[in-house]
Amino acid sequence: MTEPAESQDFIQPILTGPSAKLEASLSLAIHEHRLLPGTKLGEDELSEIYSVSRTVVRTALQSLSHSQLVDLRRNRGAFVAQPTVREAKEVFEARSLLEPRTAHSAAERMTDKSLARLEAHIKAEHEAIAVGELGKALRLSGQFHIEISRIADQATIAGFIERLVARSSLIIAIYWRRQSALCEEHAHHALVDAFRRRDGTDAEALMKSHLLDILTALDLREVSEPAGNLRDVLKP
Amino acid sequence: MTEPAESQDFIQPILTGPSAKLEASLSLAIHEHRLLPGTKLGEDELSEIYSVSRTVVRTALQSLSHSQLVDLRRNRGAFVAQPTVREAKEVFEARSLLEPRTAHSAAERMTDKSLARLEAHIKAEHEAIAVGELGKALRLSGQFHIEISRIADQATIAGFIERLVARSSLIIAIYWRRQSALCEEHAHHALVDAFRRRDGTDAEALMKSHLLDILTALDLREVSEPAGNLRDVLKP
DNA sequence: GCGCACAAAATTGTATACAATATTTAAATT
DNA sequence: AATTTAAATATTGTATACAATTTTGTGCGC
Repeated sequence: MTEPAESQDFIQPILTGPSAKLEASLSLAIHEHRLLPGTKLGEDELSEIYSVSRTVVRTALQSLSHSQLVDLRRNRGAFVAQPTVREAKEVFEARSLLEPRTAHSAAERMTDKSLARLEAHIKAEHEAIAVGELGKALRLSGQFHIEISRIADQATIAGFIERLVARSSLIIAIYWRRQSALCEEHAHHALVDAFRRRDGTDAEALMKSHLLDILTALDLREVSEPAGNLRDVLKP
Repeated sequence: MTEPAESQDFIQPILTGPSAKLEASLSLAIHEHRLLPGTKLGEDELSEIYSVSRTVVRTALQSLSHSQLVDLRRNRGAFVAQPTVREAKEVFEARSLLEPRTAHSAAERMTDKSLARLEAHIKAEHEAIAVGELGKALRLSGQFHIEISRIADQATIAGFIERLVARSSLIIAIYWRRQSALCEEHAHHALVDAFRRRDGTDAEALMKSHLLDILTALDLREVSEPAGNLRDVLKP
């Protein structure tokens, strides 16, 4: 199973070299929920696991911190971030503001090539689910959204959406309460149909309801404990 | 002349210690146009100027790179960023999308304390202009916008606005063509009046036209050369 | 058994040394 | 004199050593 080709990054990569590789590896693990919110990321430990010096680790962690995937706490170390309920609500509010209009733009700018890329995304997502790779499916699901923002070709807003999708991954790790896969299967198909028709108004409405659907699957009652903390409490 | 107190940062500071100080110092110099787009920021040079080790410089530069104030180019060094015309347009489009509605929210949430803070901002801005500190006035002008986003109390969007304002500072350094101060004096006053009345609709409309006013003062014809590059061309 | 003080160990923050790469200067060639 | 090549120098990337801070472990008194 190959993953769909991705269009060019709008957020210009800041790191290059080994620290960029480490950052990507950790980012992937976070997005696939292999590294859970609250997890401590010790410098020496990562240095040993990845056979790089602490310098490279520190650079990668700083970058992940800027992406808000990791919290750096001075003199205490780095931890996979744990968004609050308040922040979860804010993130989805911002997504609701940015993504529907971005979907509208994407529909207007859609090419056959971009459409094929989106379809490949959905295909890969379903395949991941079929073989039980739920983390991967989750990540691909988020990337589908990012791909749409790239098609819309407004780099500044696409950069924000990438950031929001990344943060959403953490939010979902903590607050997701539905048993089924992240994005309802039908929703991405319907979006691709609208894109095929170059129907911006339909795409916009579908994206809006899709995001609302995701939001309703999150348990954002103020009493909810982040899953990461709950694990800590219960461990022997 | 004291600067107005600022409300709490929504973008959680990632750096602490000497690297944070260096970052702040460089950021201030960039925002006040003392450091112009395209300027090379050599590690050893900064290390010497600020009496810190290269480690600290590198950390600060990486952080500035994440804030998009600085371009890090592998094996070549760090340079104050130079946004393109295309990016300038995107940034102002994003601001037009986010800031009017943020002004609306701010008006609804306005307190006397926040109002006083905004008024102090305007006062400080005028004082800076009066003594010829145009760079400082420019920075304060941008901070006025950031302060409004903070009052609106949506941290995720406020974080984006901070980023957009920072980027705008570079755009203005390159593309500004008006002789007068950045933000027309009347515009900030009118906004504060609307906030005093807690008139969200008015605030929203005023912010929208204010941003349009800024945009029209930028020379974003494709043939425009960034000012930084022009300097390089003309130097002996 | 619990709490406190202290020491030891672990971890993070920073400086410095070394390696890799780019830029500038000097020498050789045309 | 102009161009090419080689050498020297400067700068950036990374590893490692040292300093500072935090965490863990141990011993002692109550």
